[in-house]
Amino acid sequence: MPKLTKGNSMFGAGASPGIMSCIAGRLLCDTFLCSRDLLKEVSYSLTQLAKNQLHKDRKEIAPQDIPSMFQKLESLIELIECAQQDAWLSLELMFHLSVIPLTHQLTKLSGNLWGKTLQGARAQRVEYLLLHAFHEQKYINPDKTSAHANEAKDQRLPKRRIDAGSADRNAEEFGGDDAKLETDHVKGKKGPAYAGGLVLEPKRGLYDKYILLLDFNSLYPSIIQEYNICFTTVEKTTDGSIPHLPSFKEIGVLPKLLRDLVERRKRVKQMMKNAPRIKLQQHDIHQQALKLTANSMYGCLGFSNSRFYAKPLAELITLQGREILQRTVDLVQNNLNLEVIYGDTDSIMIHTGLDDIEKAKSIAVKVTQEVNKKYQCLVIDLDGLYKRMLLLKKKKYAAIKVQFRNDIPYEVIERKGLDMVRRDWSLISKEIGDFCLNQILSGGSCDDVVESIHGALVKVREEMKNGEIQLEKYVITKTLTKQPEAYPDGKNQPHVQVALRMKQNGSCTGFSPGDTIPYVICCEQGTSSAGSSGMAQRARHPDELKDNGKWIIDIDYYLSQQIHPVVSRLCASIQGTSPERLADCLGLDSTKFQRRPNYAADVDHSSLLLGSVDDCERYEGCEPLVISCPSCSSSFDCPVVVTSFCGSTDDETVSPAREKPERNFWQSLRCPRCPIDGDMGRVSPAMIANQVKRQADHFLSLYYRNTMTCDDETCNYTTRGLNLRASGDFERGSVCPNYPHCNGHLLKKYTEADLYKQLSYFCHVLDTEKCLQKLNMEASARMSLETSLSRIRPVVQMAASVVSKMRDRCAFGWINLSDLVVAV
DNA sequence: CTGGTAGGGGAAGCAT
DNA sequence: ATGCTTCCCCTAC
Repeated sequence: MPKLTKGNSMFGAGASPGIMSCIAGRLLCDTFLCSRDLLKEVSYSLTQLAKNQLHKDRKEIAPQDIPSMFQKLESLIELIECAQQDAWLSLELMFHLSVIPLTHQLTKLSGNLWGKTLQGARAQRVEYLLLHAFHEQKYINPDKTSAHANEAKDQRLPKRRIDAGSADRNAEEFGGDDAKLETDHVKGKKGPAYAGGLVLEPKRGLYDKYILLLDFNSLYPSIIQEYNICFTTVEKTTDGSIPHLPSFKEIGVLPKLLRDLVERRKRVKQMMKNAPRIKLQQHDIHQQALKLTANSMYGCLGFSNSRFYAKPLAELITLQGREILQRTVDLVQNNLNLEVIYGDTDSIMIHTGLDDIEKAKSIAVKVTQEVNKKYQCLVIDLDGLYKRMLLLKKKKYAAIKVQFRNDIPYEVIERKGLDMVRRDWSLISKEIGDFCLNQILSGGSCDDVVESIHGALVKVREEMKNGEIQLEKYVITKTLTKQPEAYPDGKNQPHVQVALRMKQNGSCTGFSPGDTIPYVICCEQGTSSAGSSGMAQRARHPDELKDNGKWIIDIDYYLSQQIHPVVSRLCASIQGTSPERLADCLGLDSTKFQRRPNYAADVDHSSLLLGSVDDCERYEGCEPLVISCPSCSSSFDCPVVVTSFCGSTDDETVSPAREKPERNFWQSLRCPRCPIDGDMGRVSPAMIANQVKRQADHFLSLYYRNTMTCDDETCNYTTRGLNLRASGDFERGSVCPNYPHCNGHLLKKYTEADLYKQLSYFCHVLDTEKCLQKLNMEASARMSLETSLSRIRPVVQMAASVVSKMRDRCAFGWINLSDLVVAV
């Protein structure tokens, strides 16, 4: 008799070989596994799936109640009906997900076993696809080697750095890599084997002008075709370095395969346009299958256990991907003068600064045309128009997306990576987060938004304290990735603790990798929020609370660890509130949330050090920013951006300067001394950035030269300091070495304050953002100024960021040094 | 045995 | 106490 135990549900079918042998010749469709593959849900229990996917209720029966249900006829019939309903629900789910037609298509494309496709073996599908393709071309296919052999092959070659960007790393890093590799091997865990996609540093903040989301259609398959990347075309390297792009003219097997898939998909999509309704879904599934197959090829090249494992090819593909994205960013910023605020692997987001959706669209058309000119296969496309967007971090943002149905626009909120899209946060923190996000994106005034968020926090705290929140809202869900017993530090993991205890006290038969465990964080009744033990020890299954009064929800944990961080992150770039203030609303000790000084962050040092004095006074003694013309090589003082666009605010004070032709520089972006027509005297963003950088470097070196001069005017003694900040006394000025002939003290000729002031002045000249916060003006004038500034922003962005980085780096260094002095 | 890498963020343990 | 590293989980692409 075969062993009919449940199989490892993390992989393969939910059935052991024993069960499989009992159903030999039949296909097994495990709707649990299919759902996990095809859907994104917090929980994959039949109850949840039935509710969310089929909109049907399922009656749950606890395992321990089943024996008693056999005792009475009515309850036995109820049990039978429930079992029957479960079977129907599973079947309905299968049809709902179109599992059979989809896996059928996938199998037909790849030529593998349907049963395997149903098990989700994606690597095997690609393997068979390639086996057939190469066999057809009379190639001898590679033998299947073990993962171990593949990894060993990797290790014989010198290991490359993960970041392929710069090769200038020291030997220590290589050693570190190897050590890491060793531990990975022992633990059976793999770190990344090669570098992947490029993620741009986001320009964080809340945007309320249209943002364009452009992305390359299936980037990696397109790269393979664009550059003819294949086993048959790419020259192998012997030193483990990334191979060069092939110059081979004849199309490789991989690119041809992909081209066929793409063309077939195009044909199917064409057929869909005038297909009868009954055929429509069939075509759609066919089309999906073609896309899925094309997209999964790259992954298998990088999969170390694949028969067609080819790390060099995978590396080459991702390298091209990074370069393509970077080239696109450069083109958009430097040639099209648009501001790129973020990008991830195959996409860029462009801040248009426009309120007009049609104009924004026309920019998108222009950009896509320019980018697409450069490639044969690669196509960039407009993927989204965002009316407003909150950009928090890499891979974390939300936006109001404008979509069209029959040319009628409607808005949907898109949320990526934020806490509320993750299953490992409690429903209550997701709800609060959603509320805050909606407020932030509502377009209401800053005051209103902040007020409503504060109000909501106060309210939810009240409700929690009064026990008005349902238990379900506190539930956090996490997935087991190993057997619960297999965790080395299981005692620190709440979901592991819960799983182990549930198995121990017999509430269930046990858990497997892949199971999702719900839990709530509790504290013992009576012991207040002390948090005496680790939080993993205080995790309980929700059912454990229902019939046991000993453990109650740890409200303080939820306020401080679930709600506060979520809201606090969302509000990071919202003015008028702060983590402390938010903590206050939640009744937490706000001193614990005080932002520790982080001088590298966006603190405005100029106002810290110099107070709020008028700009004229503040930058007194600073050298002007000089721009020299590329054509006539004359130079002129660069005017302050913001004053160029709001002449009305301080007309009188600057009226003499207004006569100067340079005043118009930012409007025209041309040398004021060159002829007005023609291409003479045009100044590009890169040129501005270079010139600013050079001048900033000049002041930096002036500072580092550390010239000391005697404060006695008659002495004129000048020397160079021995080192920077040698001592506190030296700092304040030591006695002139010319003593006793002179009674003066040595002073620094160019102090850090001077340098700081100078760099801040450059920042001020190029500033298009902070100035808006400081100005008090009426709405209409403000709007026109904002428009002007957002137009000029892409032009000065590069220069501004260069100089502000220099300034912040300096400030960072000084503060560290002065801390050191105090400590000694 | 059962595609990839990049990256954020929680929690604990460790060295300082 | 505090920064750093490690593990874990989940997500974006």
